[in-house]
Amino acid sequence: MLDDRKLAVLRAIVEDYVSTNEPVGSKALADRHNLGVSPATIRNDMAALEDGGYIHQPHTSAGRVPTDKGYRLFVDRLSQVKPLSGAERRAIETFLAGTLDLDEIVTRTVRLLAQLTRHVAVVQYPSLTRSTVRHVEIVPLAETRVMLVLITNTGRVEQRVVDLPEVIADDRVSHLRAVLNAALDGCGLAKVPETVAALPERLSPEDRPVAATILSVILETLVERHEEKIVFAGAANLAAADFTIGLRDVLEALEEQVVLMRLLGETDDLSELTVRIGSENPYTGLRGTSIVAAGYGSGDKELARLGVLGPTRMDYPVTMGAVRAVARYVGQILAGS
Amino acid sequence: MLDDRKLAVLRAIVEDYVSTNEPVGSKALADRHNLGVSPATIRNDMAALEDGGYIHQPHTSAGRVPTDKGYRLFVDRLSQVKPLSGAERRAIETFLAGTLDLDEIVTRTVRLLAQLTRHVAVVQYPSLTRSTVRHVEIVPLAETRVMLVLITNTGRVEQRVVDLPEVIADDRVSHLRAVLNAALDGCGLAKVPETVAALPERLSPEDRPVAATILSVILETLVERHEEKIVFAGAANLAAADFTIGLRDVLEALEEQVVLMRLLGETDDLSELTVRIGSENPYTGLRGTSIVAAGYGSGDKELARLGVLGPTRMDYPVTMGAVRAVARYVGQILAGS
DNA sequence: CTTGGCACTCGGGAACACAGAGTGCCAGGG
DNA sequence: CCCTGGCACTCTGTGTTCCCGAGTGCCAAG
Repeated sequence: MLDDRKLAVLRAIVEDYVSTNEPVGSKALADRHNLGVSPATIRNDMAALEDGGYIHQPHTSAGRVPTDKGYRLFVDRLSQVKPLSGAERRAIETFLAGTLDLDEIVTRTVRLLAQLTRHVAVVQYPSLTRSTVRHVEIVPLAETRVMLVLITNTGRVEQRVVDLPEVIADDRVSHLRAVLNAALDGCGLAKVPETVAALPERLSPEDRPVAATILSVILETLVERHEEKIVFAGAANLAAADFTIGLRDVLEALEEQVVLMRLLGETDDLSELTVRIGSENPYTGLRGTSIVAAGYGSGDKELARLGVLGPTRMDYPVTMGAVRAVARYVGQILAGS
Repeated sequence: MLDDRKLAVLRAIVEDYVSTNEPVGSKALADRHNLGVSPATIRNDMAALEDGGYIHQPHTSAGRVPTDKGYRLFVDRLSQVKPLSGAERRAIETFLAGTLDLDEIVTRTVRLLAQLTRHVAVVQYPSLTRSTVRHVEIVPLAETRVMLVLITNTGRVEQRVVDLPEVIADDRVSHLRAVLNAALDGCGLAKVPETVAALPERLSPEDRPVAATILSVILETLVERHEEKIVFAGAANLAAADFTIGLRDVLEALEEQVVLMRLLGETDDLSELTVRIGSENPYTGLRGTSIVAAGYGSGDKELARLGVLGPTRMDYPVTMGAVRAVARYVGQILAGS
């Protein structure tokens, strides 16, 4: 049903529409692309593409605009991820160069990605799943209150204030700290739950209530809260795109952590590029936007995801190239630190 | 030159314009406010106000709109900060209730403020100036690299990765940690520089190069970097206001830490409400927006600032009330933890 | 000093016409 | 069988004109 030429026409429509932001007609296509056929022929092909639901005309006598389905076909079969230019690669390297802590890496990454793609960038903090515990610190703040600081080998620092069920003396805090560090130092996060479960036995009975409180917070912090944090940047790019409609919805979605999480989404094929186009994505306020996301990680396994959000009529090959490249570089940085 | 009635007219114009968002004419004023005079009289007053530069008419035959100068007069002399309703107070309390670490307090505060005012909220992290050092932790990451974690009594945790000039053994790290904690524990941040300066004498010569590196990072982190962090929320509220023009500029400004800093601004009279109206504010992209800011702190001294940014035609009394209330509550929370 | 009256101005919406882009269809040609 | 040129048709967007109404400034009278 869709022969090669029809596909070429679709590709041309997408490319022209992305660059001009105006419905594209048969004559313009014949002029700008070397399709080797006349406008009339192109019109026939366009009619077929419209029957298939790949393109759509806003009004009877206007050019055609790709539909979400059309973009999907384009992304899946008609385009190739475009590698970054040398200048862009160098920009990434210098931008992320230097010794950085995790916060800084994430902050810089999200800005870099926004700047590179001219869309809104979204970066999820690396999951702790593959990390190991580097250090546990307990700092007394008041009689029944301590601050718990957890440091992982990826440089992430988690802090929590903990209210204790009873007064605890400083030397008992020290003891607890020593026991915790002995047990958890170097422990993979995946193994934390079982390690923690075995701990109370090694403590004196009087320490157990306090220890139980602290341990439950450790578990909660490391295992449950570990994927919540997400940042974004480049909201100004939304205003630049002629996004008059729905801009409010988009901004609202961006401020909802939960929505952001679902946007980046979980994929089966890890570390591969995911593209969600318009209505494909799970949040109603975000029709009209597409998400290009990728997993990144320091080793073979994906730690977290990052991506960008922009209008459906974005330049997919370029955007995908930028997202993939940034994901890889960040992975390298994380692996190296 | 401006008698009481003229001021009343100006007040009425501001109030009407803020609520309707349309230029307000003499007849509407006479109808909606009990000024006790006829439209013709009001017209005369309006002419005087326009001569004074307090109001302005978009075109010859439209109503009047307050100028920045008019808003300024309104804020300074014609309005009173409006206290929050009971429901709003309760909302603040429940929103900020519970034991929270600093990150959480700031995050919740900025969201609360955005929700309460329906503007963009901006919160600066508490300055460390008045804090004391609670704990210093040094964690080896690699042969010539350690992570430095600084914990203050306000619950703030600062982390930095430090590259060392030479390899350092674990026991020397432990020793350094002990010395640092002995010297700095409980030390007010203001005194950190002199304390740090005296330290090298108490170390063996071989430790000094490494110690010097670490100490310089401590200084930099605590003293220089301590006020950089700022967060904002509620950008979606910008889209709601009919901000078609300049929205991009505003969003860009919001993502510039430096601009945000200057927006909140330093005031002479601490902890008092600051209002910057339209062209009064230091950033060109933000004409058309006003900033209402206040200092907040846990004691008598201001730790940092927070505020909101919205269109010049915002409801100043209500907004000022909300900002002041939130600033006070956050101060209480910080004092209590 | 205030008030009612009055002529004047100007922006914005409705009605209208028109040019241009783009289409679908059809008959002829390779 | 597919491609092509021609042609009539259908729209949208734009520019023009026109008119209404809100609002003003000024003036003379109370």
